[in-house]
Amino acid sequence: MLDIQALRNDLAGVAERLATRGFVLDAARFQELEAQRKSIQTRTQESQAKRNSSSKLIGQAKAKGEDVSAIMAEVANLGDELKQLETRLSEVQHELNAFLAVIPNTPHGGVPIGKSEADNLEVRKVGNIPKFAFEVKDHVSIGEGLDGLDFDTAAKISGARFSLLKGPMARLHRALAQFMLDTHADQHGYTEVYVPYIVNADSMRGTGQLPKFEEDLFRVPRVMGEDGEQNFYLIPTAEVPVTNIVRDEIVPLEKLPMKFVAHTPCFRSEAGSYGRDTRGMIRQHQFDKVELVQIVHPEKSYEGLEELLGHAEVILQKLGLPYRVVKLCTGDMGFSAALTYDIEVWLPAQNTYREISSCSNFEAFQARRMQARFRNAQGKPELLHTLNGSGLAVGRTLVAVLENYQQADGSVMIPEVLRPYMGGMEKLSL
RNA sequence: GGAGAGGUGGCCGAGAGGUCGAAGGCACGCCCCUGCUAAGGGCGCAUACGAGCUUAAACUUGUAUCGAGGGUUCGAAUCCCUCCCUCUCCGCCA
Repeated sequence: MLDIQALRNDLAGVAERLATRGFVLDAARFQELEAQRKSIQTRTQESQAKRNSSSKLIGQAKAKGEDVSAIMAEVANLGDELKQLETRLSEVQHELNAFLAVIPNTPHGGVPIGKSEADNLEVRKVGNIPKFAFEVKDHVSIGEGLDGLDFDTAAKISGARFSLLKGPMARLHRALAQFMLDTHADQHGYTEVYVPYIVNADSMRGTGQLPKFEEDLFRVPRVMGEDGEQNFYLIPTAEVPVTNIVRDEIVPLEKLPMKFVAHTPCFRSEAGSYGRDTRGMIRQHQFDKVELVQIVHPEKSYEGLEELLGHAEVILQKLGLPYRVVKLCTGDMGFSAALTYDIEVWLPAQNTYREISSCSNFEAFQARRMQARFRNAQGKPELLHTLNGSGLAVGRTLVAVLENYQQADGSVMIPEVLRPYMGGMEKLSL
């Protein structure tokens, strides 16, 4: 959520910044709602003040045993008018909140202006693209050839966009997650957390998935009391449960920064991408991801983002996978982000780089929604900044390992750092 | 699934229709005292949104907020209804 003060003070400026990411702010609507809110709120408060002071008089008079009927009569009519005003006020406030809840974050000044992926800025390329003396296969052919990937059975069990891993392939998938988790926890100073995979709507609102992107989520309906229906949701990323650790909290200054790493499955309905990446495990309804989250002091958030990005890169470097880092342009950034770096890994079969991590600074956007604060040096609560990034998407990392380490005979070499997790195995073969 | 007990400020915890934004304690901040430390004393200390004043802050003032939403009442933390959450015991269960 944006700071409503920013909208009040500099509506045109905010609108301009939002326009760079393709969001048209209905400024007139905002002004109208604000004007309504202001006038109704003033009148309501005047009316409430009158009621309160009269009621106080009644209390005092009664305590002295005086006659009270005169004042009672005076206050009698206040009720209806006040109730109406209060109702109107809460309506307007709800409209205003709904209006604010769907406005994306304003991009940081360093974000390149652009419309799409094509306008992203390449920051650096790392590693050497492997050369193959034979015709490269994609991960599906490699995996099926090794009897490790089985999409047909997954489709029978569940449907499209699910995968089934078997034998050493399943173990390699687990090895990757373990390796990532260990690296971040032991070498990068993150606290490992195990979190719920099903969360409530408040948490989804906190990180910005709701109210705008419900169609991307898997909803778990629950029937509550009489009129009560309250949904749970499967997490689309560990960002949601992990960042919400600090929702409605006031963190002591000395506890900052907080760094968490979690390995979770992620569930996405992938509504709106029906035709894309239908083959293989690039785009699934269920995939595993190791996620890094930092909860930081506002002045440290960009420093933190560079650090976090570096931590994610280490994984690729240790795995010996070539990648590049791109800074997303305004038009390609997610709803809540102020600045995002994507890490893209080289996939030989696609002859291109594909996203394997996304590292963002949300500044106070999520913190404001979550009321996640810390106590500053003056002792006053202040909004935190939140950051997160994949470190990394496990399924896509497996794809990258299979494709980059494939051999002419259909086998796949196992990167050194993973071998301890594979019982010393050096290669996947039939 | 059955039975019970609770949800109050950063934390603990009183309050049971009026003068309660809420006693007391802890934590925190400033000050005093003290050779150091410990102990002691004084003062301050919720958040949000308005209005006034202001370049701004500070300040003054109004309103709201005692799990959430509704209701009763001139007036609700306190009474009624619905819901959510937490805890304890029994059952079941990995």
